[in-house]
Amino acid sequence: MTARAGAPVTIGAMESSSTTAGGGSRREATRQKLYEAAVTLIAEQGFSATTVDEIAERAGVAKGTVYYNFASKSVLFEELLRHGVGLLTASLREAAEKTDRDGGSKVDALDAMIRAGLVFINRYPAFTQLYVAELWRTNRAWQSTLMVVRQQAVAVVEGVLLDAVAGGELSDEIDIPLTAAALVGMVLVAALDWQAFQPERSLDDVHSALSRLLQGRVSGHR
Amino acid sequence: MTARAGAPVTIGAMESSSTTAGGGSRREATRQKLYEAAVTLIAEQGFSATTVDEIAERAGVAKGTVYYNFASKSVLFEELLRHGVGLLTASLREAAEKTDRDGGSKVDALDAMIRAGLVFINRYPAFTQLYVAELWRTNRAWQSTLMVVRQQAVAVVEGVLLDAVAGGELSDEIDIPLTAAALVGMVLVAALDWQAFQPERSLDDVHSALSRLLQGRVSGHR
DNA sequence: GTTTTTGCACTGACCAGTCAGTTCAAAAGT
DNA sequence: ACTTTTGAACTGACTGGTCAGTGCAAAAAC
Repeated sequence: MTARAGAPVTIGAMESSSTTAGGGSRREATRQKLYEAAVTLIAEQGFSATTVDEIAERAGVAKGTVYYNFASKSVLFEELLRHGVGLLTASLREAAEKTDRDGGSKVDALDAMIRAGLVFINRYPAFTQLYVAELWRTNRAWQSTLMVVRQQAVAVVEGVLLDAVAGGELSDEIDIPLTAAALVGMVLVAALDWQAFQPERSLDDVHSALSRLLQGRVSGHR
Repeated sequence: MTARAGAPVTIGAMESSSTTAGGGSRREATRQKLYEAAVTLIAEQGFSATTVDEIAERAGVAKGTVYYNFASKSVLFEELLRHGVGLLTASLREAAEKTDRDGGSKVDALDAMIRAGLVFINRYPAFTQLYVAELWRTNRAWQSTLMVVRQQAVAVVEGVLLDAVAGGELSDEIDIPLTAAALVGMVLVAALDWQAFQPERSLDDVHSALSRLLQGRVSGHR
């Protein structure tokens, strides 16, 4: 039922250094299973509605093990958030850098980042869901964690926009923070809608619809 | 600051026929207070983390009153959702129609809808927050309510896009459902970010940043 | 022999929903 | 006029259940 990500790297993975290294590898594997169980359950039901017993059961471990590995339910969740956003920013940054290396323009880099965003959301839909659901909540324990982590992600987009303006590729009249937020939102919402309401569409379809918007080919002035 | 439409209509209000009218007016006033209390609490904490006692206390009524007026906590929430999205779609539709009446183009209508969306979010930030947080959750009791209600809102945008394509104003290569979702997402996320992270900006700032994206003045082909 | 996991019983707080009883304003009765 | 009755609206203490987190001895893994 759940989307099986073929890759060994999942939402909670650090690197899981294949073999070797005497380091506590068993523990890491357990944490891994817990992350995976938690991410889907919380995405479906929300944080409060998800019980620790459920998480343990889905992960196939005893409840005590959860508390052996994490100080509390919310600490488990916070670490999940931190790691997930880490993966996303890395992926965005890499897309931008690759475009640079290949001699693409900054707008090309933005386009590549849109694609990277879609790929990420496609691979970790549950994580994305949960991130969006929590991002604008006030009054929660992990608010500060989220702010930090959000800023990291948005900063990558802002950086490319800044370069593009500096290089004369984009008008210097654009409002960088707002435009960055709008772009991120465009990708986020389009992708979640894609997953939820028209999963039969291909990633390329979604990507080209968004590209068109970015490049002003929807209602661009002739 | 907030765009005062003059009307006493709030998130849960039907019409609350000022005075007179023999109709059960007290009851409506109570429901109203409950809606208002619930919307902020749930936006801040999420549905499951918000207790019925809290809602009752904030509304200044006894817990029993909540159950006298609503069958259950989730029914209260569902009615809240239905009403809020009703207000939003009405506001979008009106913006589009007014533009038509004033002889504006379809792209002008989209622009007007963006503004209407921003005004709505600015007036009911808590509702918007809560809507976004719940929209893509699966497995919840009110899933079906949400789907219906979402489709109503998106359909308004799709309708205008369709007209614009039919009238040759937009390329017929655009993917209407995806573009509509992307536009909605753009507004939603930009507005929530504005509220949460740079509330000092004016609505006009946000609007013009989004307009620029819509009209291809960010990276439009010369 | 040390680290990690298990299994399970237990606690204390919290919470959705219930229900017997209260309030009060308007309708009915006198 | 005035009293009485009615019933919708509201109250808040109570119940039955749930859940985060604990404690610990024994097993498994390394």
